Amino acid sequence: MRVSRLMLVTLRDDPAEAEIASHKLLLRAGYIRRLSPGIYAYLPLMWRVLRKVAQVVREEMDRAGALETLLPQLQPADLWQRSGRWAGYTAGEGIMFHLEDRQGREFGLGPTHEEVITTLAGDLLRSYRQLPVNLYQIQTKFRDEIRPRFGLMRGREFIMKDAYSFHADEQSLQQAYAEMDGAYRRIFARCGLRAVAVEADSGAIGGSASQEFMVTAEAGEDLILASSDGRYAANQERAISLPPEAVPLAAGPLASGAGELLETPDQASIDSLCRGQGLDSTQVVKVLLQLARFESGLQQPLLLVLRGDQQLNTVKLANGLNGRFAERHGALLAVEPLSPEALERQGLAPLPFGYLGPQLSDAVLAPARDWQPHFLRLVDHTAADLPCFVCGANQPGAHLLGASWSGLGLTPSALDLRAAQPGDRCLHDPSQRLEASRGIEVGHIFQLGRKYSTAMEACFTTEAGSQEPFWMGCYGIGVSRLAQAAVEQHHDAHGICWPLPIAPFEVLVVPANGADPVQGELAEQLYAELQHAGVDVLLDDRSERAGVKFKDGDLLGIPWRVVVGRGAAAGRLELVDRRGGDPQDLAAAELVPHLVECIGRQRQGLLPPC
RNA sequence: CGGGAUGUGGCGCAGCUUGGUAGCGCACUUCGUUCGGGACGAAGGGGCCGCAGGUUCGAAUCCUGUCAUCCCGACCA
Repeated sequence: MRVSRLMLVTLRDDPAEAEIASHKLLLRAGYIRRLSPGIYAYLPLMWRVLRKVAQVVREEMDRAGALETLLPQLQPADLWQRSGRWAGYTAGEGIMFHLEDRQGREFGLGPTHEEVITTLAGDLLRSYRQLPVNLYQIQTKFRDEIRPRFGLMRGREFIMKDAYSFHADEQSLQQAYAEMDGAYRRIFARCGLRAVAVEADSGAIGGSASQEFMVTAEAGEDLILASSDGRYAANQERAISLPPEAVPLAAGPLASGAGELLETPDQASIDSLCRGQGLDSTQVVKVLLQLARFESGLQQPLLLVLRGDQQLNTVKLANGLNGRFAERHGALLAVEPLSPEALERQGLAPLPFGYLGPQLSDAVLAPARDWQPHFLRLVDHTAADLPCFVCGANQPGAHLLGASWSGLGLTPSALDLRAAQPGDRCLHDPSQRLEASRGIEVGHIFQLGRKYSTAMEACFTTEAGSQEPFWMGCYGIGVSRLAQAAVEQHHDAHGICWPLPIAPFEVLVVPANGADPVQGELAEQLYAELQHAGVDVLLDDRSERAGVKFKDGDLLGIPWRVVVGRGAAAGRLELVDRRGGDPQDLAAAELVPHLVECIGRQRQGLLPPC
């Protein structure tokens, strides 16, 4: 390809819409253009990158025995109703774009394809003899994100590889899951990305085990907690750890654990309470009131209890709620703090926020119009394990000192609600501490189990002749996100430095002075030779000054640059590695064999040599 | 959804306080000089100043409304 024919438009200034380096560079170098928030056109250069990423993905999926397919993006609502996800994905914080056709039938634009694929599998896979099967596709997904950002990182329309496997038993599923884990590691290595696998929450998709693949980068939206011995790494949403030891309460239990009233005016926060009373935050129990709304219309007030130094992990909370209510009340639509205004709308008396204790009576909810008239009380282990503590007295300006669970007449059943923090001790080895880093989630693999096959009644006949739902796995890679993550991980002050396997072109040939016929002819000759040698080569044939072509070349990030300049008359040229290092001076005849050898090696990405 | 900011040619911005129907840099077109790290000179094209009302003799500028985009937040009372 010639630059003069490439529709290349580069920008000198950073567009105001971009915040992170990769987003700015993709816009400036003419790879993408925004049409609407979270919706981007992939310009010809970007499309070449995306096709290369897709090809690596395709080769590794095929190698693992998966079958490529292409499923509809427009999906009928009743499929999603059958799996129970329609309401959760369209109402509330739902992320599915949906629409009606002229007959009034409802459709969603596919954010994912479990429903479609499970239906097909149920139709086509009748016997255990046909299993296992792993189907994948590479296509555009649609998600109405609350807040699209960072270019292709969190778009509303994006390219994804999604795969779904079907098995006769759990062991076969686990085997496929392990194979996908291996395939994913090869994919990211082949794309030249440093990626780490971390334990993850299964989120809205559901299922049991799941693992995310994170490209490490400062701009990442996810917080990774990992031990330095490399034996534990998890998304913070999922991470577990040992909490710091609590400082024993010097006063001990008072009034048989009912606690003594402590005057604490203007000490409505844990911070001010501890400062004012000389307490440690591990000696205090804090209470959060929230409201959970479910698909069935159930509005359940929550009374959450954590130790004062701990933070609520909303993902763990949502999982706990789904576990208790999903069966009878459908999907969890939202969890939000109970506001004074909301209390008023329900006709309830104001509550002393900042002075609440776990002994708060259900009686305060009795007059509620729409809410359940009792709290669901959830207590984190850190709070439940305290033998005695300080808590709110449920009246303004007062706390209870020396309270205990039995003394308050409570018998909490504890669960894990706390967010693990950097610096926490690890469960597998308490001498290890969790360290934080940031990552961009580029892949996620799940063992779904039989959730969808049961819901969609997708069954096969077993060897014994009975009907059973499939065991399923699903495996995603954000293709367009991966491409941008590569830029985030591989750039410098001058522009992009693509890993060669996914670069739009492998070599850029630049005649320094286009007006010099000797340089022009040699450049053309090398361009033709490299093409014949099977190299993806771009020739900068524009009548620009050398400086302009070099600047644009750096911005575009093509791994190798061949400069045909003053030495052309003597048959010499320069070979420059975009990632840095001194230019090599070569004879024209040496170039093609030399480059073909280098590029051949680099096409393996970061894969270890066999 | 809450908070903040911004909407002026393709991109980045000034002008708005103190109303008098638009300007700078980059990009684009033509000519000349230049030619190994975003050249210089000359000439040129392109904007109903987000949109809708209002105030005024007159609005990019003041007022009201509305839309859009970006950033922060949407767990800790």
